[in-house]
Amino acid sequence: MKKQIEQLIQAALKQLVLGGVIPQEAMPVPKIERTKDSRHGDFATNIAMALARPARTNPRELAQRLLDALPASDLIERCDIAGPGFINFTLTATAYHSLIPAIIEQGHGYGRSELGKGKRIQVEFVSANPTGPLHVGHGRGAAYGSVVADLLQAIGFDVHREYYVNDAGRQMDILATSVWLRYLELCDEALTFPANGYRGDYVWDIAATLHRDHGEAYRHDAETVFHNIPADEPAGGDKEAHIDGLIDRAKQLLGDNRYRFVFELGLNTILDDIRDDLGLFGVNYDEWYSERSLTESGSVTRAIERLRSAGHLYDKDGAVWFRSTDYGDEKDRVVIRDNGQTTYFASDIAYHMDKLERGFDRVIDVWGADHHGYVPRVKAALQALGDDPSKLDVLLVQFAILYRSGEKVQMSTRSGQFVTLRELRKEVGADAARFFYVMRKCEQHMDFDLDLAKSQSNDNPVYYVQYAHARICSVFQQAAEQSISVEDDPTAVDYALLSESHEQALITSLARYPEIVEAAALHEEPHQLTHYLRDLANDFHTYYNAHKFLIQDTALRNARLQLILATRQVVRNGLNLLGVSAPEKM
RNA sequence: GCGCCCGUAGCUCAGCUGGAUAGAGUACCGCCCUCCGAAGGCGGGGGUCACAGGUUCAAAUCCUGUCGGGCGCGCCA
Repeated sequence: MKKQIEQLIQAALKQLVLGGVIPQEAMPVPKIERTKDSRHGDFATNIAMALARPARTNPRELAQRLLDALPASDLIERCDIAGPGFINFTLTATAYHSLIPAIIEQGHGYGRSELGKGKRIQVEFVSANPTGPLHVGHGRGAAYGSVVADLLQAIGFDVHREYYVNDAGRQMDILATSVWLRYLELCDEALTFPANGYRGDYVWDIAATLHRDHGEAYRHDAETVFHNIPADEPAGGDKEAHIDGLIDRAKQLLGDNRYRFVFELGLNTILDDIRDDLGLFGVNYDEWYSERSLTESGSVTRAIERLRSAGHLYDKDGAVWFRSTDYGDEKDRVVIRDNGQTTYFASDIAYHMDKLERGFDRVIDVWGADHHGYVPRVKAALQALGDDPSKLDVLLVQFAILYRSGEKVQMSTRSGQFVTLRELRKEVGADAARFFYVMRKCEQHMDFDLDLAKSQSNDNPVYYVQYAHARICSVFQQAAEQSISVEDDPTAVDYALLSESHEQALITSLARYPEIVEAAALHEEPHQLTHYLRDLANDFHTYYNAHKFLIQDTALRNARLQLILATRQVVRNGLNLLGVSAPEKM
């Protein structure tokens, strides 16, 4: 609808350019928007004001010339010039009425488009270290990333959803060692668990699996394990040196194969849990991409060699550095440590190089905002490799600050004191949690009130929207029970009967839906959709209270029933894009 | 100290990316089921858009500075 108006204005502008009224080079893309106030018609454009200066005329005069050049259309009831030079368009009633059968016929497809023209976009999100279960902090990235992906797909992009699995590196070694130490405790070895180890219950669970399946095959006595290990922090030592010593000891005592086994057991158990958890949260991936595979395939080495041959690397203090400051980073970064191991950053360079080599037109990374300092160096690396860094967009999601009983909840994976995503999902349900998470734009800090979310109260707007859907279903249920006939051909209905202001407001909202989906997708702002659905539900509930649908007048009844049928379709489509269910009963 | 994000009603947030009289939810107050689901509707009060300059026909929105809050500045991942 908006598109059609845009085309009309474009045609009029062309006329004026040909007539020499507007200089060719001043031609902007006409911007048209919905009016806030219905007294200003349905759509308005500021084009005359924007062009008044280059056209050396005043805005209202230019607006008039534009209207004179506007092609005739049966969409438009009338056009007015208002205020400093706005042009307001009022659409005809039939333009709106024809929308109702169109929505019903398009069904699931209403709101979808081919705007993306099949371009390939990769969306990588969550990618939490597999060192423990997902917590509520990850939930926001999960909900946000998956809805952004779904939105982009809805407007015609070919979307690839990916989870980057950090299955290499020191954190994973700490996990493996933590599991082993807990296992030794299950074997009745007396030991002091390291301050820097992972202390969550899930570590005990994995250790218990090892103990159950393999008895004491992995047992070594505690004295041997801790012999000559640097002191831990509580004992006045360094907790990092302590845990590193224990990792080395584990590898040495267990040997490569058995150490590997414990490591894999921990990794796979947790990864299965994460995959399961996300699936139940309505988040699914096309690919789980292993960091380790980058090393094993030689990609990391290849990326480093490419940087080296392009002259972006240098040696200092026994390490190899990437001169990222050449591309705006605040300091240079190590890619190979003095112990010969590549850094996490080196893997990430290889990973992003690999993403672009896979042929994506655009790559989106959804990161926690605490990683924002990392963005310049990744972009720098892409630039140094000769890739186009503008193909990469990093969307930073601010943390959700949790509140319980009015107080902030402190979270730490190490201490094991956190609220898991699973726990949240079980208590409030995936629907409410997802809707709640995407209600705010990603750069906004979010207060997540656990008591409120868990309370199943009406404060949560998801119920309000779902209720609108259930209510409409209920109307048709009533019609069936009372044997009231419902016209099943949406084109055989006289929509001109829908003359109430509530009806017009509702139809206008339905017409906005495709514009909302497009804007939400292009700006990566799912919250636009949640706000829209709230407004739409409000329009419906207001209508419901003001007028009755199951009435004697057959013609009016059928028109109203088709209208709420179209409304149900749009509510359903919108909730579907958010990954939220549209229940018929609640 | 430097960098990124944020500052709008008591609270939680929108504000269509520069437009017309700044809006919702919640909380508070008052109404509305003999009626398709009251998980609903209607009405009311509540604002120095943190502050100060600047840009222009037009600024909550863009620029600069100040103040306040969050986060980040490892040869961790």
